[in-house]
Amino acid sequence: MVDSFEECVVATKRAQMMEETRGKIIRAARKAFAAKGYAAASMDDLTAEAGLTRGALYHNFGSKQGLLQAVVDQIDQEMVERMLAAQDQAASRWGGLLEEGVAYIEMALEPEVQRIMLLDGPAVLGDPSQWPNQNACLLRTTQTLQALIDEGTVKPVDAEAAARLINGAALNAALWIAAADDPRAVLPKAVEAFRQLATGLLKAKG
Amino acid sequence: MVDSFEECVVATKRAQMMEETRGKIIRAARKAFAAKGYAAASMDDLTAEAGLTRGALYHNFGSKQGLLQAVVDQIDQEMVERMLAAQDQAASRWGGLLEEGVAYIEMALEPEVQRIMLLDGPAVLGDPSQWPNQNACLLRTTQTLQALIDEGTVKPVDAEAAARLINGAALNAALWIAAADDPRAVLPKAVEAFRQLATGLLKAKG
DNA sequence: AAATTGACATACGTTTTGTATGTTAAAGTT
DNA sequence: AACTTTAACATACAAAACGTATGTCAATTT
Repeated sequence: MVDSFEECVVATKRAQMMEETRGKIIRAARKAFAAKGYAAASMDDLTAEAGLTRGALYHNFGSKQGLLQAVVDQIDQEMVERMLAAQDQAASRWGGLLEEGVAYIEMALEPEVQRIMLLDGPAVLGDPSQWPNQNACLLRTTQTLQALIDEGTVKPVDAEAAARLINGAALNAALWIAAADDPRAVLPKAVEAFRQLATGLLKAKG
Repeated sequence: MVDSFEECVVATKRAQMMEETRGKIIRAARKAFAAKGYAAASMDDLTAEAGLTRGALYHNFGSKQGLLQAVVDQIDQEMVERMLAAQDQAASRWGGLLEEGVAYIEMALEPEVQRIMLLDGPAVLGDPSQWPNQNACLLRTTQTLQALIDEGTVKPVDAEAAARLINGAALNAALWIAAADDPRAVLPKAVEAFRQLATGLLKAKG
């Protein structure tokens, strides 16, 4: 039981230490997973680079898969934040939806997102739309779309279905860009096609 | 050198035997990969179920990854054939494009396609759009789209970009359906949203 | 101050991949 | 037709990596 301020301060010391080691391992894992891929990344090398051993890893994350889950959660959170920022920056609600998709496409230029989120993550952890944060992101898109349907801007389709299709189009565009010889060159083409495709959901021609 | 009919017949015997064993291994691999996933599938168990040993595997495919490539190629070819059949069945060129996408979505209801083609394949072999058959499929879609652009049916966007977005939308719809509690229930919703979304590429409202 | 908890390291066993070597049947050669 | 050679596949071996079981020491509790 904690019954004084000093004891409380001391009591948090171990938790802070643990968070520190968790952070170090996750940081090393992000680098290793992005560089070598999940399967080829050795837990021994991973923890060694963080100045630790596999003992710390299994104590904190339970398994290799548990570590990947933690890494995915962290990156996913960063992605959601960036997408929300992009959405808020747009003038209209419809524009927000588009900017969100464009932001998603742009993020896939980063190897970490590419390898961990788009390739290894789904294979090891299963369908991305089942991940907690991805669900939150998709839910927001779905709600935005539903609002657009209610206000009459968008055709009366199933909001979730449309959200997933939009997401998928953006995702594939992202994969294409990341695998392209000159990613910067194909990015504008993908963004333009994305904007055009999305208008299919609009009620009236823009 | 082969200089008689009989020698020729005999000469093909070994090749036939080899094709037979290749087929047996690939068949077992399709089952195992679909059921357990690529990483968890043991090559020992795999070949044992085919009545062989790992020796045959490494002789014929070189590596575990080589076997997956062979499996992916086979399934990919089957998928392309089904997509072409769907396309040919449509009345208009635009309708063919849509039916192609719908066929793609429907195929993802099968666990083999889901697990091997959509989850493990990309993680192990890299971006699917780089696979030989996927390229052929995507190329056809791109060409169809280009023709639609030339005839004035579709907006003048980058044909390849549009093809990849369409493909991606269909792919994500497929993943959604496969992971859904009741796949048969969400299938029509996904198909309808896909048709609506695709109209964004059309010049005039349908 | 003794005891206990827990964060992390060390050591071990199991599994799996890939390779190196062996074996046998088929094909070519003389 | 017998010998040699090739090659498809099996067997045996080595290395790597994951997960677990155990050990250790600092930090907290009593």
